[in-house]
Amino acid sequence: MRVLVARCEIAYEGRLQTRLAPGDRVLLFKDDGSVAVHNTRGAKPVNYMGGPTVVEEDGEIIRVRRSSSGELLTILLLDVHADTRHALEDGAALEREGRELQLHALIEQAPDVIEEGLLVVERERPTDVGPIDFFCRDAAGVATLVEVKRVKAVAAAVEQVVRYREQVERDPALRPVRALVVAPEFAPQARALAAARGVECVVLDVGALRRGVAPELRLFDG
Amino acid sequence: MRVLVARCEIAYEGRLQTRLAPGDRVLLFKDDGSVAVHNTRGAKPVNYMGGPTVVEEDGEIIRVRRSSSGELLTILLLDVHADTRHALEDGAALEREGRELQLHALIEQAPDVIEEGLLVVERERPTDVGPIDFFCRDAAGVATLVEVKRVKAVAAAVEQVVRYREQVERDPALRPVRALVVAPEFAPQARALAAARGVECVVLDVGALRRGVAPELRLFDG
DNA sequence: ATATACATGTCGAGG
DNA sequence: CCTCGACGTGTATAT
Repeated sequence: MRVLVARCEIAYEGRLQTRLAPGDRVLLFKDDGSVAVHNTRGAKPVNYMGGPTVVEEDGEIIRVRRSSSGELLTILLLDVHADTRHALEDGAALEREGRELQLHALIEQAPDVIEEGLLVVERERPTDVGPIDFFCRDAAGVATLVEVKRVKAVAAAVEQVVRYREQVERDPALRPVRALVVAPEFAPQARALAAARGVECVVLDVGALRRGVAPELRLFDG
Repeated sequence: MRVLVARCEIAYEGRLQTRLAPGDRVLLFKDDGSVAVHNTRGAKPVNYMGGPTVVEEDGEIIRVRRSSSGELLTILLLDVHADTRHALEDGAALEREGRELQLHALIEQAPDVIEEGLLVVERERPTDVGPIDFFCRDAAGVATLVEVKRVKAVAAAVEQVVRYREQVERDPALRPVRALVVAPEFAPQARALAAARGVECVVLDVGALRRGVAPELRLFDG
């Protein structure tokens, strides 16, 4: 990895075009061809390009090309403060826990937190328009589709479950079909659309869910 | 800005939890409190935290806390390869061209690229279910809703414009109402849904659009 | 401050 | 390879 600290000016042409007027930045050139340009603020690079790339240095100009997409990052070096290379070894991958998949597992263990008497029949049930998170039967035996959002549900989530319902309703044997969106929070537009479409919104407190399941199933403590 | 090159082990706790086993990384500590951790691959940081933060160094352990959200990034330094600080000055902001907003501006200048005789009546017209990109009249005077996507249109875009149409159709004076999605590309599901809903798909070549407008409106040449 | 939609989104799974 | 939905999404904009 090359770590270049320099005053520079940058242009990007690709999916859009950007320009960055002269300023001091830290530029990382990775062995896989990726490039990241960090300015003095923010956690994310201000300019970047994913590998593989061809890096071409021509005096004070560095051109980074990604031939597959025709993107070009042009860096004009005005003043180099530091320029070092490091042989880095890192075989580790980032491990994530607490994602939607795990939330699904928790719900499957305790569907009652959504609604009393709810029974999970199938998980990730495939339809022509994509998979349904949960295909259930409610206490009265009515087919009930459940779409789960880990964060705030927006209108798109409601539309998603409506599409699923339309698909499922094509089978007369399954009708009527209820549709639920389960999320910790709902955007007002999501609520409005849900009301118009006959979709039910269920606010799910994840903390309550965690406490509701058996301790040995808890992946994290609260 | 502090640039630390080190073998380290990292844990993040916040909206979820992540762990990163030991490996060599480049860590950037910015003056605004932001932290970015780059591993050997990819353009984006593998771990990060936006400012403001409190950074606390305790021997070989660095803790980065964001009190507002209760997030914590813990870095265990195993071997420091380099540790430098740089006084950087950068007053520049990234200038972007080619965002959806600018695409709208271009369309407003030359609505004919969508359809001959189309007239833009209103832009960003608000409805209960969100704003319509363009409210138009076609050559025959029929109310025409236009939803623009800068990249490939998916089913959600079609559903969006269908919602708008439902809203607009509540006013009998405006009926009938056409609905268009304009994008450089359409996902098959988007086309299928559009056909089912009576929504028209218009493929828009951005290059043709640029050439269609007056040269002085072009910010970059092609 | 809240809500909404855009993003060079990026990323990974599944057909 | 393409299509799709999640993401520690982040970020800007309008209300």
